[in-house]
Amino acid sequence: MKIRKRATIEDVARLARVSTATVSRCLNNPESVKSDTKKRVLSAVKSLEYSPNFGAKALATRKTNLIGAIIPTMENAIFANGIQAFQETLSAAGYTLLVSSSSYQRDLEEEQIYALVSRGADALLLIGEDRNPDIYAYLKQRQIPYVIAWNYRGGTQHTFIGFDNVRAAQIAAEEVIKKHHKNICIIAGNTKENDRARDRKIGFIKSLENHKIAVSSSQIIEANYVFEEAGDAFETLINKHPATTAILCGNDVLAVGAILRARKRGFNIPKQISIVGFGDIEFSNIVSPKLSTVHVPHRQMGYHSAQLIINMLNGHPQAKSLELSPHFIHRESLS
Amino acid sequence: MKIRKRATIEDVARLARVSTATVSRCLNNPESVKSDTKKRVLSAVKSLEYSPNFGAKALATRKTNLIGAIIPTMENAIFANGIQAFQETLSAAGYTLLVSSSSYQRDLEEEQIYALVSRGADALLLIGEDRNPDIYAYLKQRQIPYVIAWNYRGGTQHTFIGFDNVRAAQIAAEEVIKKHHKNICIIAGNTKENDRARDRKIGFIKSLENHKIAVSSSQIIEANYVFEEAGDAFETLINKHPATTAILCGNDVLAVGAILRARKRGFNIPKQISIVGFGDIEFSNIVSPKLSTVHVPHRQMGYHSAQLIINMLNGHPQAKSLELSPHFIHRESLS
DNA sequence: AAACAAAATGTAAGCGCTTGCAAATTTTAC
DNA sequence: GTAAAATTTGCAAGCGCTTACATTTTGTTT
Repeated sequence: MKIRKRATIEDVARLARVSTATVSRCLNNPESVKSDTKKRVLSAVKSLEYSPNFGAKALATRKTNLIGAIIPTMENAIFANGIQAFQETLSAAGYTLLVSSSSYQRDLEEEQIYALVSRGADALLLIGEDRNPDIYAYLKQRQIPYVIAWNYRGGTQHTFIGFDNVRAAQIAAEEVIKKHHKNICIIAGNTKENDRARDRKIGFIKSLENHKIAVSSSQIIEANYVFEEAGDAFETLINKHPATTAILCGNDVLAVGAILRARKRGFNIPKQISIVGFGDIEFSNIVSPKLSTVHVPHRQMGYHSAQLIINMLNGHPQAKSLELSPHFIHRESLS
Repeated sequence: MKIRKRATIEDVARLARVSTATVSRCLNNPESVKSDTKKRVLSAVKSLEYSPNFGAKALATRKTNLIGAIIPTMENAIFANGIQAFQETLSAAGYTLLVSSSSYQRDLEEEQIYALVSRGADALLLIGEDRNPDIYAYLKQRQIPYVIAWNYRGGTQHTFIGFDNVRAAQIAAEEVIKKHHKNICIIAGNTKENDRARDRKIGFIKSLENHKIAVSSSQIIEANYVFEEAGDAFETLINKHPATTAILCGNDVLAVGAILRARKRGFNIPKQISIVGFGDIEFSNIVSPKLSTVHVPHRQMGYHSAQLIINMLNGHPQAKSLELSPHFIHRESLS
């Protein structure tokens, strides 16, 4: 195992007694080369352990086949399945996933977008729509295709693969209302810089209003997606509004946080208080009582986002947004 | 917003009335250029919205600053925190993370390693040591630095950032033994192609033997990291060995799977049966009873792996493995 | 077997950056 | 003020690949 320099396309060409062009064609467009020269070239490739230089190829073709994704967090399962599916799909098509996480901070996300693009990303997966317009202008100017996932909105300039968060939240609210709850509180995600959290909150409120169920602002608390904060929100809510019989949560992390605290304080869920979540992530099934929640098509979003990006990159610009539909899952925390 | 071609270094040079060399130096080695020409160049950069072409830079410097990581799965939280820390650390140092997941399949992992390297990764993060020797030969020949995380083994050729899984498993076993359990079963992870699972199993058995506690092979079952499989394993074990009072699990997923099934079957955990896990991932705290488990330094592994890789890439070859120490966390599932 | 079309291969010009070395400029020393 | 040293800049040769175009080889038709 000599530590000799890596073989280049020229070494292969020399060994196979052809030009570099032919070697290149062998590798990228094999039908266009005669089968016995192809054989010669391929054996040279193998014997030299040749593999094309990434930078050179990127320079010559002006594409890297690197796809960037900026997700708010990898720490809990919210995006895990979606990203996994996204990666699998990309990988199968010869693309590689670059990831970065923004911790739900808009300025950080912005940095990461610039960073990923300047580090070679050919296209981007973005979560949610809320973003400084400069970024979209930048992406447009640089001609970087992007898909916005985990959200869907008709009639805008972007390409979405996701679901309508307002409507999805209404699904949850309607289920709660169906059970004749009248005193309902909301623990929403932090709506600052987060369109999904905002939309869900809007959806909750809308449904309650439609059914003439009063919600004062003191019945709504925003919290970050952290058990403790959700627990605190639960306590605050329940102290101020002891008559509460159901709580709508903008996210499963919030719901589980609320359940955990509720149990700690001796509440019986769902007998005394029903709690519903949003997202249907892994631990919804683990907590007890099991969480009744809105199931969101995680893997589908990942899969279709990848497919769409691949299409865009292949010059199919008929990139059509795709609206997927969430549905409610009845488990144990709502009665 | 014309869709004009991206500015190149030459455009900048022309506008700033300097050579491309100077522009390059301004960007990569600013101290070496006089401050007023620097000013001129930087303003040209800004006005042209110049940003260096990734491929060209990679070709000229023969580095991409891309770091690949192949992890068994993103679907549950086992690696989430570690990878998050890894990514944050890399990102802060100007590197970008490429990820890929292998679904715990050795051949798939192998493919991904080749793929990531040929797609430009300058270095690799690998989970565990078990791997075809060809791969290590390949990495050596290509001079790709790599770190093996989630495991630690002294005296081998590799660089590890992790912990000794045998010893870590013994920590758990000792805790169980301390509670005077005598009839103990084991649900190990699938040890095929997984050194961590194998080591933990070895550790469990070793401790039991040390304390003269018998474990027949029918008291040990292997299962994949899936709730259902763990649940089935639990039932099989408990049917064959009704006297069992404690179960050691090779992983939190297994432990939670066992708990869930145990509760379903009406067992009281830990009154009738104690269950301990391994890993201390997110949902250990959510399941009830809360899981007593071995805490593993997830974020530390991610952080130190990143630091080490960065060092290696900067030519500090005094890359020393680092052994971190897990510790037991008493919660509710062991008594 | 000649004439032409089609297929296969080669030539060489980029792609956009970095960097060793040389040249020019500025600073320092006397 | 001049010479030498130190600093700043420019020149140009790569880095390793792709691809338009030109050339050669092969196949087809008559």
